[in-house]
Amino acid sequence: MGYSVGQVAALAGVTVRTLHHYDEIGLLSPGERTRAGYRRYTEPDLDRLQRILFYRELGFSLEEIATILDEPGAGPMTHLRRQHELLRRRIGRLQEMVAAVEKAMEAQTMGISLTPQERFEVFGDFDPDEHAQEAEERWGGTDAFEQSRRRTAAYTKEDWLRIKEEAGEVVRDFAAAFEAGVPADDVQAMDVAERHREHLGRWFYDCSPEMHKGLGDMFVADPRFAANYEQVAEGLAVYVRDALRANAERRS
Amino acid sequence: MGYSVGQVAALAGVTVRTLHHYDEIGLLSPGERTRAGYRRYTEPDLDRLQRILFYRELGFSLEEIATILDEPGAGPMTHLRRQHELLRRRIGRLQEMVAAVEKAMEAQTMGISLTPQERFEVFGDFDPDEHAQEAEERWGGTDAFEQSRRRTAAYTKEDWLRIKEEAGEVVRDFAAAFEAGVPADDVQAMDVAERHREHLGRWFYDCSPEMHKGLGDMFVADPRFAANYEQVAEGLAVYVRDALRANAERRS
DNA sequence: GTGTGCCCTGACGTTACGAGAGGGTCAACT
DNA sequence: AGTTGACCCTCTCGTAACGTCAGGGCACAC
Repeated sequence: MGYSVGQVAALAGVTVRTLHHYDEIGLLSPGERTRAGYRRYTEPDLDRLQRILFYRELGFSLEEIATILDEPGAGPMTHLRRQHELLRRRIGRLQEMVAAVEKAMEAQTMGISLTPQERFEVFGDFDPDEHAQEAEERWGGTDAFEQSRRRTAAYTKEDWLRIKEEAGEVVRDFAAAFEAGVPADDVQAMDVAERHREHLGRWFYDCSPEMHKGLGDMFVADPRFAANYEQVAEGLAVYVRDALRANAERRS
Repeated sequence: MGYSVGQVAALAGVTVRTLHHYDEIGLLSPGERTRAGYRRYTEPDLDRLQRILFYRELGFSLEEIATILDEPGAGPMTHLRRQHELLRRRIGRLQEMVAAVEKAMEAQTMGISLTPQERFEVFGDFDPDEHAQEAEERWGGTDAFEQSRRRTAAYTKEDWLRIKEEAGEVVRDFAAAFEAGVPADDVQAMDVAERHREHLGRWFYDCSPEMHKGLGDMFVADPRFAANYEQVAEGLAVYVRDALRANAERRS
């Protein structure tokens, strides 16, 4: 019936203090306690611990790990796929470093000295990632942006595909309602708006109705976002904005 | 003439604060300062910083990095070779993790659940390393042992070969002196003893003359060490001990 | 001569634990 | 029944490697 802290610690190769810590911060609280207050870890707890250690070894902070693990709708397979992808990336990174070292060794034996830039090439280039940069300019350093950055850091290619698909669905539904002549403040349009808000919450950051409304305004004001909708149907950007506004009002 | 903190920070992809910190703890102090007190980093400083970042990314503590970098008689090539080896090891480790994830994925799709041991197999096995374990029993947790453990952690196979060769030379010289009938307290024997002490200091830990004397006593008292010398020549263990003693007295 | 940007030195905050202190719990041995 | 030893608990303090201001110089442009 469950494992004690000591047993789990030995099993997982961590200290008891670490488990206490994870309990303290709510990252991993044992499923049960004995009447004497002893921690009892269950099988699912071990599962979670294994994932924690995995992401930890890849350099994620405990806070990041918490958001990753508590991500809604992520089954075991999601994590395994993500882990696989992260490992592949990390290995790629190390192989770059190997190449850099080999280059340096050659330079050394040839008596050439590298320029400062060459020396640090292999560092610093932690993917500025188009998407992240765009976002930074836009919401620069806000709380939502921070949250988004942290969560998306762990997304794999497959995650992004799913996200794109989900987002595409929302746009299609907006377009369908728009072309069917459904008013933007109709419950049908507002429901799509709400789904959009949930989509953001699920994948990027918690989006309050007010924030969502502001986002809608930006969809119209910023040509880069507007184009996204306008290319589907002329006038769709304004329609979406109005739907988001109506939905925000409904939900407040 | 030199780089400012800001320039170096941008170049290496670290913050200014990090450079200040490295200066504070003496890990990387800029070669010069302007009359106004501004830090000026020279080319060798950049070199050192690059190495620091390298070992840091591989998970070494700054203290460990300091000892690695200030290791006597380690040229650029030594570091490059070491880095190459460390990277290869780390990649191997990650590949093990990939294999573990793939195994888990298979188990998942087959509906099998792994045992707790299986789940944590990939962790915990951070090489108990025969050598280190022996040492731990012997000097359990002493300062010297800690120092030794930290330094040897970064040694590559090639380092170990060099160490063995050096150690072998010392033993051969002891044996030669012993068989030539040179007294253990002769300056010739004491010089070999001193070389042995330096060898320890270079590769493992700072060994005071007193510690060295204690070590000599152990060479005789402990059959496992004694055998090391006795198999070369009968009576050599005692001879070595006496030489270490004589040398310790000479040097204090 | 007065911004504007970069630099300085403290000093305090944070994360992820390590290392005890002081004290219960529990199965075993006597 | 008592005691011993191996666990467990909570609480507090310490540490490493910085992040994050605060308060104040320096240097060059306009």
